[in-house]
Amino acid sequence: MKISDVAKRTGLDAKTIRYYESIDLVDSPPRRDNGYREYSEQGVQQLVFLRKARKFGFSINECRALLALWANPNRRSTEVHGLVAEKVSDIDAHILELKSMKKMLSELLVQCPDDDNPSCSIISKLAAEQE
Amino acid sequence: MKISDVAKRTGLDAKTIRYYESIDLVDSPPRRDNGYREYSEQGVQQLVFLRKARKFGFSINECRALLALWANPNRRSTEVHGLVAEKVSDIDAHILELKSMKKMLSELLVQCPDDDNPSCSIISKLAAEQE
DNA sequence: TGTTGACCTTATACTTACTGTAAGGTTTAC
DNA sequence: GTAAACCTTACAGTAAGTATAAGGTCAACA
Repeated sequence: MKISDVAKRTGLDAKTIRYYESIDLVDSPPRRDNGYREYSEQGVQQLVFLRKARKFGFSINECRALLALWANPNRRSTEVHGLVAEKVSDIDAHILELKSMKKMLSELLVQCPDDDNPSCSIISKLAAEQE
Repeated sequence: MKISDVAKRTGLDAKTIRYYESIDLVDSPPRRDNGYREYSEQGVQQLVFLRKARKFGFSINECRALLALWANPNRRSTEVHGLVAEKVSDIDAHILELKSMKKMLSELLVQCPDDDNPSCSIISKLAAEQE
């Protein structure tokens, strides 16, 4: 299987696949005589796994840990559970931060006349030093 | 005013301030005889503005636009309003994405035994190709 | 006077997770 | 036969800083 086929199957860009290989996130596939990468089912599965883990919001390093757990028959499910629970709490914190930003900006929006005049409370608020 | 004082007043790191200068986001302050940067009140105000805008979630380039509007006495408040409204909708989209990730991960969490056995539905789900 | 420590300066490299570009070799389709 | 669509590598760029190195300056204290 050539890299473009793997890209289609996994939803990853071919460049991303080469990148994952370059940082040793996945095993280097063997090469054909012409130098092209030849992917095994197993290589594809690693990339499928990665695609999903990335979509779930795990960083490359977290993916590295997840891949290691996946490959380890002696893993303890609690380790996986722990990683995921931590990610959920990271996401929660991130959501809270975004909500706070949104709230502040929305408050500014209703105060801005939204017309052709230069007077704008948003700009004033950004320029204000206090608070 | 020296850079460390400006850092204290604005809440920005001195390195960040130099960085903003290096990308021409703020005016280069004049130098003392010894080469140290000497900040005017006006220079400090630009940085106060930036600190706030960054905290509100605006990117460096968006900050560039906001600074230009701030400096422009002929600005129309609707332009500012537009920028902010767009940012709010960006934040909304981001929140939705994070909520979706959180939901998926939370569903996985309740299915994972969280014990010492290797069996883990989270890993299985990540490895599954379909869906 | 000497020296220690806390500043200041620049330049360069590192971070994250890719993406873009250049320059070239190979395969496929017409 | 040749043009398009692949494949390869290597290098540069992105966002927004942060870290490090190597060195100059300044204020306080013995």
